[in-house]
Amino acid sequence: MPELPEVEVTKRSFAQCIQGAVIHRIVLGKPLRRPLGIDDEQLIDLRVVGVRRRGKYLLLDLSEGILLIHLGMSGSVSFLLTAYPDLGKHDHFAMYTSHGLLRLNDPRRFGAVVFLASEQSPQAHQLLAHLGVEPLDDAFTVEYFARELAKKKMAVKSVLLMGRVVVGVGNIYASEVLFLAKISPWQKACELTLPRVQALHAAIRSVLSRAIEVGGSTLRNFTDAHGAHGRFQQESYVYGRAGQSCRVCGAKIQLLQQAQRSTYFCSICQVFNGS
DNA sequence: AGGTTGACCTGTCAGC
DNA sequence: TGCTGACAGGTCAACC
Repeated sequence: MPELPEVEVTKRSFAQCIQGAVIHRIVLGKPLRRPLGIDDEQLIDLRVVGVRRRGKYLLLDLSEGILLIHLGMSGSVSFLLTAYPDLGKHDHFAMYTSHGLLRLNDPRRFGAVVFLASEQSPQAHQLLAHLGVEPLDDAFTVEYFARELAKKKMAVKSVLLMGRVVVGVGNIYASEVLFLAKISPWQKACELTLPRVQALHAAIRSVLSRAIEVGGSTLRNFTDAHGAHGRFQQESYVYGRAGQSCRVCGAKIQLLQQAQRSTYFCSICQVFNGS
């Protein structure tokens, strides 16, 4: 679930609460797919000086180093003021601080919590260096987007999911933005005309902004750090609506596998380099 | 080198 | 009710 909007919503929901907090204790649950990369004792007494987001990563700036959190497929972060609540079966990382408890709940354990000595460390380089531009930053221009798409022979949906051109668009929002831009998911990226690139650029910005505004998408269990659900899925045009009527033309929304991922689309509204 | 595939885990749900 | 199999939002190493 967690794509850019969910990670951004999560960040906003606890960034203020944890600002300035001193780490008192770390409790690790089952191992996640990546090691923490530091003895957890070494985090104690470090201070959280800020929270940022890069793509789908949450970055906690510490007085020394950075704690990177990824929510994987099923992760959510919660921040509790309660002193010592019981940890659940799927709480695999818990950080008790002077301001409250930050914990990562992740049933499928595709998530990660990794300590980075700095943004220049080899580990940081491996995880962050290849990421594309932030879709809501000024650097994400139509010119840049058109130039990068022209280099890719893959289906445009795969390019979006790759995150090397633009970050943060996952499977839900890829389907949504392609619908809004009236582009077939199977259209080769390099063959998109400039008007289609412009439409896609605009769709990415508007869909992600809107999703952040309404608290992200809650398909199964996503909540922000205080347990609030997202509402974007209620507004979705195609994702999760296979067999239902297209909100624009009334045709049935299709569901097909593309590169082993579900792709929802309207075969009437979404065309190959249409006008 | 660019592009594709399978693996990583567990929960949920449909079908029998 | 209980079992089995298919499927799920993301990455990334290994392979064509």
